[in-house]
Amino acid sequence: MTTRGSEQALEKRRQILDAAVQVFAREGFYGCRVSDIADEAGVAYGLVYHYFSSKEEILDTLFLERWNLLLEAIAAVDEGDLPAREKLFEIASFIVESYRHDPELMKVIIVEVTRAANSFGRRHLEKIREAYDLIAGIVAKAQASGELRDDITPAFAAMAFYGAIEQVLTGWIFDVLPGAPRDYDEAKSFVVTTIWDGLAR
Amino acid sequence: MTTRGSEQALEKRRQILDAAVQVFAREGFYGCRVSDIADEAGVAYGLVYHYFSSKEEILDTLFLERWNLLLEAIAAVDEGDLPAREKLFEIASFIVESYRHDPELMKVIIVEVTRAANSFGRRHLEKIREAYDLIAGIVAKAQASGELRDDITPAFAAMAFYGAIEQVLTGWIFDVLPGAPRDYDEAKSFVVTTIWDGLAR
Amino acid sequence: MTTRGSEQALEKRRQILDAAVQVFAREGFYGCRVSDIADEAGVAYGLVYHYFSSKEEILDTLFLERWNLLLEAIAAVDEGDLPAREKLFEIASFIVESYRHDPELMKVIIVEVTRAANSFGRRHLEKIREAYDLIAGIVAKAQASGELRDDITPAFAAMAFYGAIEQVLTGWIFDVLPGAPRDYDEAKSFVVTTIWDGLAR
Amino acid sequence: MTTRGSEQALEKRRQILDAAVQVFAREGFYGCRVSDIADEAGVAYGLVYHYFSSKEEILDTLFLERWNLLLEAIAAVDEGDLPAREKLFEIASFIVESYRHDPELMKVIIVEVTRAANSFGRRHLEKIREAYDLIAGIVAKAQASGELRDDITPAFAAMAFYGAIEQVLTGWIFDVLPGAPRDYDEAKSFVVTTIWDGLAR
DNA sequence: CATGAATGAGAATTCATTCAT
DNA sequence: CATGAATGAATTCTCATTCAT
Repeated sequence: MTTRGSEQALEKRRQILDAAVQVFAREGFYGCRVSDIADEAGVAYGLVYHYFSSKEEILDTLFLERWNLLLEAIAAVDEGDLPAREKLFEIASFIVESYRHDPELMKVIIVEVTRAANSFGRRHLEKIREAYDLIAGIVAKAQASGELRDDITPAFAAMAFYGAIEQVLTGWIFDVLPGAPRDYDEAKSFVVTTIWDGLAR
Repeated sequence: MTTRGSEQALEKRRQILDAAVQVFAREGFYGCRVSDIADEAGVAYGLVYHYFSSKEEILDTLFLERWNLLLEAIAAVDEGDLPAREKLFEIASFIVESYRHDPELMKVIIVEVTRAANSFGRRHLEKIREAYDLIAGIVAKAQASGELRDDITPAFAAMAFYGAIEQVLTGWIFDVLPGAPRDYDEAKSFVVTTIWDGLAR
Repeated sequence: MTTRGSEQALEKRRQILDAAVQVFAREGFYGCRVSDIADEAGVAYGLVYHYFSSKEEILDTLFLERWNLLLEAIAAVDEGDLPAREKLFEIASFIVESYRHDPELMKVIIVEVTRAANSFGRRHLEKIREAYDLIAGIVAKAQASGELRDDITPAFAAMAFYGAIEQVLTGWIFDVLPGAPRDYDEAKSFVVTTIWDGLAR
Repeated sequence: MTTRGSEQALEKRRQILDAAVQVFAREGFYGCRVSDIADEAGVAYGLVYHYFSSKEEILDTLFLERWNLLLEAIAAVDEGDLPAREKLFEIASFIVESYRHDPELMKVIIVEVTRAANSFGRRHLEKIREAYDLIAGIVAKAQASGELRDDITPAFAAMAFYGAIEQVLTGWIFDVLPGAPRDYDEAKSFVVTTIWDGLAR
């Protein structure tokens, strides 16, 4: 019974989180009301406060859930034995697949957190930086092993790499880049090719 | 006398715009009040509404002023006779110098407009896209002339290029990348080198 | 329990409407603040907006509630079998009794709606006109049956009749006519006598 | 020179008053801004405050200018030797002609002053009442001379008479009564006939 | 006289959050 | 757990009025 109740409770919590993704994606964090989230979730809005202490905590939760997966994925890749180029491909792939799997969520994370220097971005800066650092670490090791040129600092290289991917996602979000499924796969190679091999003939 | 009055009036308008940059950069568009802008500018509250019809119009004005300069700069570069690699360098240079010259303004533009898919980004989408398109045009011509490989679409290449720069700026904004003056110059080459030549040895 | 809660909720709504009558009557629609209504009703400021979307909607509600009663009353009289003179008396009676029963409300309706050509009057024109038309219909039928002279158009006659009553109410509102209870009853006959029989000996 | 300047000054003052009539008629006293009046008059809005100490004073001026004419007209009629019926006709005629001559002004006077119990109506109550009293005086004398029945108090009769006319004007203002020129003339007789002779056959 | 920039008090409205049921 | 009525602080925007030029 307790388990059952608890399961149901978790379902509602999940419903609210999922609804929040839709609403944040559609109206933005500042452009929506808590009651919009409750409406979207089909629950009374007092219930939102039963599960979360504030509107902000909902976004924090969404961000952390997803970003921790990203960090785990990058860490796993990092610890593997692949050549550096393929490591970067795996990371690009994970991010693109995250978008393919739940574009609204990635939109929220990029728009409301990752680039929001004055609010959530500032709050989660350490978490965000962890991702940059892991990527920079991969670059540094590849430079040490001679796979990559070493006249570009790992930190810059990591920013260029991550920025290129995030911008492609932004292109999809804003609908200025075609976002058909095969473009998702193409995008992975494109980004890695561009950064790794360069555009020059 | 009329001229004098008019000049003074424009000065106040400029004061308000400049103050808004500081306040938006410090507190974010949604995190600040119109009275903060008036206080920062040292003018009465109502004067803000004498010159601008809303808080939003202030940000719109700031964005358009700067973004039009960017578009003009890119267009000028595009029309010049430089090799494509140097054209991209000039563009990267313009953006980095914009940041060096007025980091708060660029922070506001990137954080509040360029990536704000739900509010100002949506509103200024066409303007933003113009920049992407101009860059994509440069890439396309370089592909046609054989300077660049042509297995990556110009649109993707443009996004990767622009995204890499914007992310470097984001790194400076968040203080996760060192932002000493010499890094600004380094950054220009780093980005172009990375995208053009690639990271591979 | 649900019923109880719902009943109580409606009570509060009614409290707010009743308070609004007092406040509008005392200070005028434009002369009062929403907080005056909340204070008068003894509820929190925000609750007013829980039940009504704006200050205007409160007045709209008050007007429509009462005016619909008037329309029903006139229609009922119209459908009855009384002689036309008595029909007009019943209508005059209903309006005067409405004033006797709730002078503040009638004051608000006349001052803020019925004669407010630029705001609520314009908005509720169709509703207001329905009353005029019903009265004109009664006049037209009396003319057809020979009870009334037919050299005055029903529309004019209806306006004269309604205007005479409204002006008497205005006299009470402004305190330029005595408003003791027996005057209320006198007024009914006076108006009908004046319009029906004329002042001439 | 002084005279010339003074004449020009009066012209501007008149321009502002005339503009105010248009604007008050169109948007209502509370619905317009002082700058709307200045725009309509084609003057800078500081000038409005050169000639009038406040927005309210403009309406007061408009009302008093016109209402004093009405009082003079009624007084003149009252002092004349016409039979009472014709005196009332002259008064109705004056009011209707006032509307014919400047419907916007009469609209403003009725809507914003005569029925505005909480603002201008209250302020000008004595002036307004003077008109009622003059009319009541005419009725009283006609009752004393046997021209009119005396079972209706002069005050009530005056209200019915004035109310009937004002309501006809309201019908024109709201466009619920036909307002073609010949209707204006008809209206004068209709009102007097209705009140004097009654509607009954 | 004329202008319109400058002022700032005032009011409507919003909405996150609480809490009684 | 669930509901949604109730609260009230926070903020935007308006606009009458002043005043330097």
